[in-house]
Amino acid sequence: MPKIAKVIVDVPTMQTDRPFDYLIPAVLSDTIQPGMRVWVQFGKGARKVSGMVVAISQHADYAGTLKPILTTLDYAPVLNPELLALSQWLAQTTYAFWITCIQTMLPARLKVDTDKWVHASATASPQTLKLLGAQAELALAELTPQALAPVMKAVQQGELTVEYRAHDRARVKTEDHVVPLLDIADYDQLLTELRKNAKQKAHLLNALMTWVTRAETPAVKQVTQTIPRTQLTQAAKAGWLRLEAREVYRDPYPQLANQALTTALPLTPEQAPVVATVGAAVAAEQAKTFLLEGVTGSGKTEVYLQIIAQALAKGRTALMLVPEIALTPQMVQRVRGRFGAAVAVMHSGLSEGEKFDEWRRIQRGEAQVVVGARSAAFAPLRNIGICIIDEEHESSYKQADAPRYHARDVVLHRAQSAHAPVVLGSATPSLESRARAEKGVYTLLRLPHRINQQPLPQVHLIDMRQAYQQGGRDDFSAPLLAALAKRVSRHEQSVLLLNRRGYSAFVMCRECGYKVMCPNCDISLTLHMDTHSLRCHYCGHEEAIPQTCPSCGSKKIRYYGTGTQKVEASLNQLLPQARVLRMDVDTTRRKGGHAKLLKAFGAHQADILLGTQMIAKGLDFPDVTLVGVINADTGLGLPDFRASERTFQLLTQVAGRAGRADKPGEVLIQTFNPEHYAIRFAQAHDYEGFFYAEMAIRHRGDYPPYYYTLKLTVSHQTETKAAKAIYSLAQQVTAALSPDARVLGPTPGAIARLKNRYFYQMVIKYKHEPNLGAVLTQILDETQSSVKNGFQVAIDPEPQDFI
DNA sequence: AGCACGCCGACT
DNA sequence: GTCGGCGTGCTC
Repeated sequence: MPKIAKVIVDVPTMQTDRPFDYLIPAVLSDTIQPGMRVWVQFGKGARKVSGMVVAISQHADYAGTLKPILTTLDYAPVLNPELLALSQWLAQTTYAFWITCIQTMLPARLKVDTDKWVHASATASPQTLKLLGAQAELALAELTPQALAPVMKAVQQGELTVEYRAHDRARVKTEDHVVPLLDIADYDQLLTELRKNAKQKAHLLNALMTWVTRAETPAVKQVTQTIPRTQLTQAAKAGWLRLEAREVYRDPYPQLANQALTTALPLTPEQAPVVATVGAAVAAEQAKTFLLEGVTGSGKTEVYLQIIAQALAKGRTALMLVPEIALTPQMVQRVRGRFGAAVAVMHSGLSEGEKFDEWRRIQRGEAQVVVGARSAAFAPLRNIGICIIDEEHESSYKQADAPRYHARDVVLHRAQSAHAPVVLGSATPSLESRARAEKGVYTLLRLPHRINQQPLPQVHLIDMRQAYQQGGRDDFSAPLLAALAKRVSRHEQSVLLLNRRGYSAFVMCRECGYKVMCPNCDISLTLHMDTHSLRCHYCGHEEAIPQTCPSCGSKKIRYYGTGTQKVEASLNQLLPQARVLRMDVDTTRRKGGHAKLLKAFGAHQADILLGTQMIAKGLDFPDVTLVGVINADTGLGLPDFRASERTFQLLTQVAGRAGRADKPGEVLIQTFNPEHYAIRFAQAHDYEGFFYAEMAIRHRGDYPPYYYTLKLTVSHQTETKAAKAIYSLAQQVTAALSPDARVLGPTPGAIARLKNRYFYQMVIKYKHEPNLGAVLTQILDETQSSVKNGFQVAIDPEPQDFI
């Protein structure tokens, strides 16, 4: 008979990052299960916290007296055994607290808020009672610091009692339904008894009779179109009917409800064997990983849908991850169009309530297909039969803050335990995945041609070192301008990619060289013309544009570099007849702004779509015949070993946007490095060529995929403290490493100061380090006490950026 | 995290 | 002599 619950409490610190034993009271002994949230007393005093039951056991590991579990916060587990195990694995592999991992996996609405209340004790003096005013109790969070002091004093003297309360935000949305209570004969009788002019009552009675015959219980929302709500309330009082609140799901895509389902498209000779191969693994329940390398327009999505259909046909479920930015309504429509109500969608654009409801639909087995961004990797699907990760190379699959997980690794881990195959799809796979395919760890599948045998667009490089002599203006070379003008006159559309938002990169004084910097970060401010202000892209600091140099007082303060706003302005000047739509973080900040802009462009409300990276991903407009890249090189200058890979991926992706329908496309890339291999291979649409060239470089530099990487960062308000700490940590780590490991740094972070904190970091490159995990855990343990002294230590396995 | 215990300065 | 400052250490 189980008695002891092992609980992970919601206190995210190193010292409490382990299960605590609690007694299960007799009343709960039948209901309590691992995966349920509970409410327990923790520590001295009245403190109560929420926690997660991770196991139930007969034996206590703790010799002292155990406290009982006070209540459960769930009727059923919110984490099934598979996800509970996953949460532990996640904590171990990302060096994050177990409770943090658990909360990451659950919808935000299931995070328990605790608040503290005080009420009077029996001994409370009249002065103390005055503190409470007319209320019987006070919420401490609502008190000002001045009001708090006397309250706390009264608490210490025992005149007020503190009470901790759990505040569950998991609200279920309900809709009222009409439930007829009588039978037809009764309603008929009532009808005859009505006064002649009681038209509305008569109407209601007739309606009730219809509902009884059809055994319907219609929603009040529907009924009130013809019957006023007051009639219903009166009828309920009279006992004619009952109003019943029924649980409903918040549907994030109401416009997609009840649409007709699409059927599978015929497969091309290239697609068919891919579907067959993966389908065989689905049928055999093999946890194999496939890397699907398919050029843009090769019909990867149709392949995914048909593979998912095979898993569903076997009674299993499917998980499909898509980068956040590609999760457009069109994309959702495509999947819901095929699988209808079986599809649940999870991404950051949904409201908390919508996320909670989609999560519950999955949890209850009502949705068998999940489409979502990074966090959908934790969808509570059972019996997973297939996992798909589209655009698997996307860095947005890696979470930047704790737990620093990579959705691809999470999915691979889950698929392993579910005996489900995984398809990693991309036109430009990450080097890591492609290298695994080379070694035979993954099975490589290829879709080298576009469907309908359309050719890939011609890509021309424009050498910007010569552009000025040849009549270029501002940021535009003559050929690019001419090509744009031609498209405008032909009523065809163009896409222009620029890798920096804002108006210009920085503001500098021509007299003394003074640059306007962010007061909180070591980075120059970016000019934004729309708001006439300077902004920091890291901390959000905003200030007015100076008229004179703050340093020397000169009026020769000028803008340098290029941003989307500036290009938009010069475009308006150079091609006044062209309608330009700008798309960057600034114009898409509002919810749905992204989709709105894309819709406007799709509806030909503009000739040119000008934007940052976000325009490169997953948009598909048949009338775009020209893609221009204004500055292909911005990424190449970065001191990051993935700079070439990123540039290649971005250029290949954006080039794939040109000419997808019957019109041939053209791509013009402006660059200062026309001989750079990343740009050359992108021009030739040659992923395989790029892969082998880049692998040689990675091999020479001992970089991934030949080595694993891990970044250790220390930050502090005082620069010398941060520096000293990282050097001592470096010593500690190096001592535990084998001679095969390489340590880069310690160095100051590329942005040495961010939000008024100084960052120092080191990167460890390694192949096999059995001691690394232990030494890192030890470091976290030791540095925990220094957190109070203002230190922050972060461990990032396989970081996405090194600067 | 948060709470209590514990050991040193300015007050009744 | 005590009230209270916040350093230290523990929480089933």
